[in-house]
Amino acid sequence: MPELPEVETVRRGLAPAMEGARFVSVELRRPDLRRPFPNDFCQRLEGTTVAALKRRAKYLLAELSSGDVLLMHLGMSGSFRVELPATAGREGASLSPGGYYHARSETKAHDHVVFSMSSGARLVFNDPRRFGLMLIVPAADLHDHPLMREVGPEPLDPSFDAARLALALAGKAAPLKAALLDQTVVAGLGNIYVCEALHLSHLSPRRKAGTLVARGGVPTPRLVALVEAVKAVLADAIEAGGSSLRDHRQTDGTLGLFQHRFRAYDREGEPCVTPGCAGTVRRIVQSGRSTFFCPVCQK
DNA sequence: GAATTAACCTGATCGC
DNA sequence: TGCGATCAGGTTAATT
Repeated sequence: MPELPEVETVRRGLAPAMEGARFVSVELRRPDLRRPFPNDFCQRLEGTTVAALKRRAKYLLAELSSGDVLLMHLGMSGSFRVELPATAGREGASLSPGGYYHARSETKAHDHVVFSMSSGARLVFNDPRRFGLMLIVPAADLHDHPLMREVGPEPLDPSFDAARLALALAGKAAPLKAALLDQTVVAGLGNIYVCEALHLSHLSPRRKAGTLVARGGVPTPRLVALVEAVKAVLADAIEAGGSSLRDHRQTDGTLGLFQHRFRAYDREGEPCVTPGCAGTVRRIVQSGRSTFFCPVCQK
C-alpha cells in the first residue's frame, strides 16, 4: 500500500496521538526491520516530546524536542495502529471524519515496535515483510542524510511543475514508467499511482521519458498534462484515505477507498474507462513489476 | 553512467 | 485439504 497518499493518510492518523505527546516507553520486539535498529534507539526516544509529525516522500518524520528526528518508512507492508486504553472510555471516539480509534488489544503477529505515548495512546508498528525502516537522525543532519539527500521534489508542492520535471527527464532513455518510479525524479510515486497518472494523461508507460521534453529542455504539452495528472491522482487518493490492497488499513483500522477508483491498476482484461476508448487494459512487466495500461488510448 | 535485475522476507492466492 | 509455484505496494546493491 504505502505510496505517498497512504503515508500521508497514516501521518494524519498518527498526528493527533503523537504531536505534543511524550514517548513514555518504546518497545522493540525484534532487533531489526530492513536494517538493525540503532543500539540507542529506545533511549533516544524515551522522555522526548514530538513537536511535529511531517512527511517527506514516503518517509514519516517525527521532529523531537531533543533535536533529533525519528525517520520511519513503511516499506511494502508496514502499518500503524493507534490504540487507546480501555479505561479512557474513548473507544469509538472520533479521530477524524469517518475514523475511529482501536480499543487496546492483544499483541498481534508482526507487531515489531510499540510506542507508549503520554497521550495515553499506544502506537503499534506492524510489518510482516519487514521492509520498513526506523532511524534517528539529528535534525541538522537530515537534509544531508543518504536517505533524504537524493529525494526528488514533492509532487503536490507548487514548485513541482512541468519545467522541473523536464529537467529531470531530458535525455532519459528509460521508459516513463521506470522514470516516474525513480524517487530522485519525483518523490512518493509507486507502482499504483504511476500506472494511474499515466492512464489519466494518456501516455504509454513504454514511451521513452526523454520524448516529453522538447529541444532546449522545454516541456511539451503532454508533459504538462502528465504533471497535472500526477497531482490530481495523488490528491484524489489522499482524499479517499489511500488504497487498501489485501489487508492494509489506516491507523484507525478502516480501509482506504481509493482502490475503488482505479482507472488501470489491477484491471487487466477490463474495458478502458477513457470516454470513447474501446481499448482493454493490459498487464505487462517492466523492470520486474506489473504495469497496467490501455494500449489504445495511451501513446 | 545509465538502465535493468536480483535480493531482501512473509503471506495470500491459484492451480493441481 | 494440502502443496508448490507465483506474485505483491519499496529500496538498493549488483550486474549488464
